[in-house]
Amino acid sequence: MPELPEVETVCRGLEPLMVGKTIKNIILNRNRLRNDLPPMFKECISGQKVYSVKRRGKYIVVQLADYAWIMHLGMSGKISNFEKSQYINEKHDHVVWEIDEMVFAFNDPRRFGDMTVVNNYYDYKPLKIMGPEPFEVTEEDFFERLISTKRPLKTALLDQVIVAGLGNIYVCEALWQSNLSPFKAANTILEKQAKMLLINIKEVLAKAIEAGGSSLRDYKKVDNSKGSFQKYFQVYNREGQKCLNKKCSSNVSRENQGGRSTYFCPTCQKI
DNA sequence: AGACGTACCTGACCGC
DNA sequence: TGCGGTCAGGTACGTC
Repeated sequence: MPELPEVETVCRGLEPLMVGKTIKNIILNRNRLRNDLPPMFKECISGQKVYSVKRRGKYIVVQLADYAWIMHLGMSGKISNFEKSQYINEKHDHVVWEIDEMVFAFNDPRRFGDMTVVNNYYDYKPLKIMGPEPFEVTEEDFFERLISTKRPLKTALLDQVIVAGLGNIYVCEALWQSNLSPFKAANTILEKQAKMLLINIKEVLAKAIEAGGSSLRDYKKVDNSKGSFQKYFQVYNREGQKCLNKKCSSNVSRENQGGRSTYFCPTCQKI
């Protein structure tokens, strides 16, 4: 799922429901997702007051009084909120917690998600090595980061160490918007192209956040409603359909890149 | 350094 | 209806 806009939407949904409250109870229906949960996971979280719910890249960081509770939604994760009387345990509800009369369920069919608890969130390796947020990185830094690698632009942008939060959908969208080939070596990008690319990345992410993210299969918001940005895809999932650039008569192509589908217009996005 | 394959999982969909 | 193949918003390995 869940790229930056979806994770941001989840955090915004959780924040008003969790901040300032105390986690009453946490139930583990299994003791591992992608990785094992740490041994004292349950004890660390239950009874803790929530200070903040924030996003970093595609991670959700719940700051508790004594610990940081870190979650990743993987490919198919979602978090849903219920009134206690309405909650029915569903298949793949792996971790469930209660606050007042509310129940929150972390549901993840594929179990590519992750959850852990640490003393300090900034000591958690994936966050420690993560690149800057797209909304915070400067044009100069973004350009420097891109020209530091010979990998294709698509691969470089998916690398969370180069820049945080981008995934397959929004990279395809931003590259199309920028008339840049996903196969172009990142170190050959011009400064003005990098500048435009960053502007387009921020624009596509901002619009997606405004739409509550993209709901394809599993992803839903905390209130169980769907995001709507999938209606505005320009290239993603549009193989064989007309390129939406009005001056272009080509169709959208799909090619495999690093084991993932890359959607692009072969005419508008030449190397 | 980086390309590439593999692994972790379930479920939806398609063609036969 | 069933079966096998393919694909899916991600990340972390190992090997060459």
